Amino acid sequence: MAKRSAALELAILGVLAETPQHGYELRKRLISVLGLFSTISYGALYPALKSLVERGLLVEQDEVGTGKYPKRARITYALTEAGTAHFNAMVADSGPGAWDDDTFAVRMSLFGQTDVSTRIHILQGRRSRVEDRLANLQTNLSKGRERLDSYTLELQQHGLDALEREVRWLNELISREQGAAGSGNPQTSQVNKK
Amino acid sequence: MAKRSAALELAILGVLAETPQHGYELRKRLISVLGLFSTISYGALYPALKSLVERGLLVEQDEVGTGKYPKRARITYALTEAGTAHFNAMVADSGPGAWDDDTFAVRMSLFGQTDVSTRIHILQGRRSRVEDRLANLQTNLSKGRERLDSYTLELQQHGLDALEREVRWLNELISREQGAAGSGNPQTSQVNKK
DNA sequence: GTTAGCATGTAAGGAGTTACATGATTTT
DNA sequence: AAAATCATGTAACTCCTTACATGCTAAC
Repeated sequence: MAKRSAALELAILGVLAETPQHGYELRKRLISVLGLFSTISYGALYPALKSLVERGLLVEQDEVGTGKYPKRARITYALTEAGTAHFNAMVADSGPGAWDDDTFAVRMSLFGQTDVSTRIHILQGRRSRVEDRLANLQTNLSKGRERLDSYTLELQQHGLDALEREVRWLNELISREQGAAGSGNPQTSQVNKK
Repeated sequence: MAKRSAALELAILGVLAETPQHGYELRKRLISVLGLFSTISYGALYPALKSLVERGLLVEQDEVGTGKYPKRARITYALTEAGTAHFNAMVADSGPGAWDDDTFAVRMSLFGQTDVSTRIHILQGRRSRVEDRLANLQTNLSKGRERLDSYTLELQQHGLDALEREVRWLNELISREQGAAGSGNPQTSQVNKK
């Protein structure tokens, strides 16, 4: 029922699915591996972990006596079975918010834990979303061509270019995946490859 | 003391500085002219307007008997003197958050109400911000080249390309402004123009 | 020893979204 | 008449950010 929360939870589960970790390190990985959340405050991370534990998706493992640092107050988090199931469900999900910038980025950076058909599904879903935005912007732009001042125009044109480039990028990725798999259904895109 | 609030308030003041309007229409203009806020809910807009009125930056003018629709419950908002002053201060501001995506976009779309030096200032500030992000990403990427899987790499590379393009775009805009004005200080950029 | 980084958490406060609530006006 | 859209607002809820509070460990 949240917005970024969905992306954040997915990211947490995804990283922990690879390696159980404690909060402090988890945060660093989220920042570097996913690179997306420029800053994830502890005020967001710990409550999120807590919530995941309460829902039975994670378990806390107090790290006692790990060699050199016997009494360090570390809490290692690991996925439960339910957590793994939930993670898989979230990755494959197509619900609202599934193609948002953040959520898509998280899902793509977790592609390593996914199969080809899921990857293609996500890439195509994202492409639809971007194409929608593109269409909106174009409509908007052609409608108000004259009424908008040059700076607004310039700004929106730049946004438009970025979207077109993303579609082309997604097309390439999709082709690559389809090449790796058997043959999928042919692509339908509104943007030409140059 | 807010984040988006800063961008939203700036946008509201900027649009009202051109033409006083009532909430409903204001929202539509914010969406189409600025194009940035895909959705601005009334639950965000009206409280924001209320706050601006309370702070003496806007005045409400009950629209009575405007020809055909005598009793329509419209409230037209217009800037006060203090509001105009505040708007000008915000546009020229360099405080934290001044170069964020949203805030920058709002400021640029309001360039029509600005003088050349302010425009250059804003464009350069934005460029610095983008270059910082670029540097971070590059560091991050060279550090973890091997540890990151190919998808994460691909994703970050795409983000990097987008940032580089934005810097080039900003360089062009800055040159254009400097050409229009007298001669400004020469540019220093980390990204070559290819 | 003292600074810097590791490590976990809470509390206050702000901002925004969704859903709800109401009513006028215009179009079909 | 019914449906769409204009028009304004509120309440509950969720989430995040900032700042604070605590202590251990490593390095200089």
